[in-house]
Amino acid sequence: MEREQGALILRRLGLKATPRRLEVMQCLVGERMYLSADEVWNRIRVRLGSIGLPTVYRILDELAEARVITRIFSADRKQYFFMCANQEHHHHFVCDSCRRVVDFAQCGLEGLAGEIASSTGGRVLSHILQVNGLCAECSRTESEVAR
Amino acid sequence: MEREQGALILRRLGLKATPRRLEVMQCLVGERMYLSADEVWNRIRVRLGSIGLPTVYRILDELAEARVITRIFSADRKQYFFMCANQEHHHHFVCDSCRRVVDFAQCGLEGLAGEIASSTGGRVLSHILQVNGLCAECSRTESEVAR
DNA sequence: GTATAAATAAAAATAACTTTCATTTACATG
DNA sequence: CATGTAAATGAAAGTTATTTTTATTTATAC
Ligand SMILES: [Mn+2]
Ligand SMILES: [Mn+2]
Ligand SMILES: [Zn+2]
Ligand SMILES: [Zn+2]
Repeated sequence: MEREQGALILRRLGLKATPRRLEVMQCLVGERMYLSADEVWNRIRVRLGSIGLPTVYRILDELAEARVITRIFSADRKQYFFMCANQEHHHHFVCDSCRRVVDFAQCGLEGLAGEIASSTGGRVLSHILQVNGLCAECSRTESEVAR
Repeated sequence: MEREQGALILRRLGLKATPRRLEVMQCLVGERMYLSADEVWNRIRVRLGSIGLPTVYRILDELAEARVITRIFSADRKQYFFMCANQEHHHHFVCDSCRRVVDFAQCGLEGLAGEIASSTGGRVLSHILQVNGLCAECSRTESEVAR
C-alpha cells in the first residue's frame, strides 16, 4: 500500500493521517497471517522509534470499526487482526496451525437471514462466519509427520 | 432437567456427578438467555450455600468442551454460555438487545467446506457461525420507541 | 503561522480469567 | 457399609490482555 493511499483511506474515515496509523496499516497490508496488537506493536516500533501499545490498540479498533481490517476469532480469546485487499462482504478460512488467512467469497447467508427473520419474527443485523482448519501447506506437513 | 438425567450425562463424560456440576447444569437448562460465568455463579451460590468462581469456570469449560453447552460470541469479548436441548449440529440466532438465543438447524456449510478444501488444498476442521440481530420482542419494542 | 481538535505517551488501573495447593468428596471396590 | 484413591473444590494469589486517565504533542484547516 502506497503511503498516500493509506492517507486517503484514513481521511475518508475522518481520521488524521498520522505516521502511527500509516505504519499500522503498512504492517498489516499484504501480511497473510493474522496478528495480535502486541505483534503489530513489536513490528512497527522498530521502524517508528517508539509507539505506545495503547495507541496500537486504539488504531486497530478504529480500523476494525471502519472495516478496513477484520477481527479473527481464536481459541485463546485474544484479539487478532487481518487486512484483506478484498473490500466486498466475505469471510475467512483460517489455518489453526500457521495462522494463514484465506478469503472466500461465498457467504450464502442472505437466504438464512430471511428464513430466521420470518420464522422468528425478529430482525437479522449481522453474522459471524469463520471456517477453521489446516491450510494446504500445514495439511501436507501433518501428513508427513504422521508417516 | 431431572437431577438423575444430569448425573447420567456427567458420568457418560467420565465426570463425577457433584452437586456443583448438577447446579450449573440446572441453572443453564431451560434458560433462554446466554449467561456469563459470573452470572451463573451468582445464581447458584444462593442455592448451594457456597461455591468458588474458579469452580464455575472449570465446570463451564468442561461442559463446553464436551459440547453439553455452547459458547456465545459477544462484542465485549467475555465468555458466555448457553445450553440447548437440541444436540444435533446447529447454530444460534442471538438477540443483541436482550441476549435471547434461538436455535436454527440450517447450517449449509458442508458444501462450503468442500469448496474450500478443493480450492485451497487445505482441510476444514471446524467453523463458527452466529447470526445476530433483534428478537421478535425487541424488534417490536424498538419500533415503538422510534414512533 | 496559528488555533484547535484530535492523537499520543506513560503510567496506572481494570477485570476477566487462571493457577496453585491444601482440603474435601464421589464412588469403586471388597 | 467401610475405605482408598483419584478427582473435585475453595481460597488466595497471580496473570495478562486490554483500557483509562491526563498531560503533552501534532495534523490540518484557515
Ligand atoms: Mn457473510
Ligand atoms: Mn454449522
Ligand atoms: Zn497453515
Ligand atoms: Zn431480544
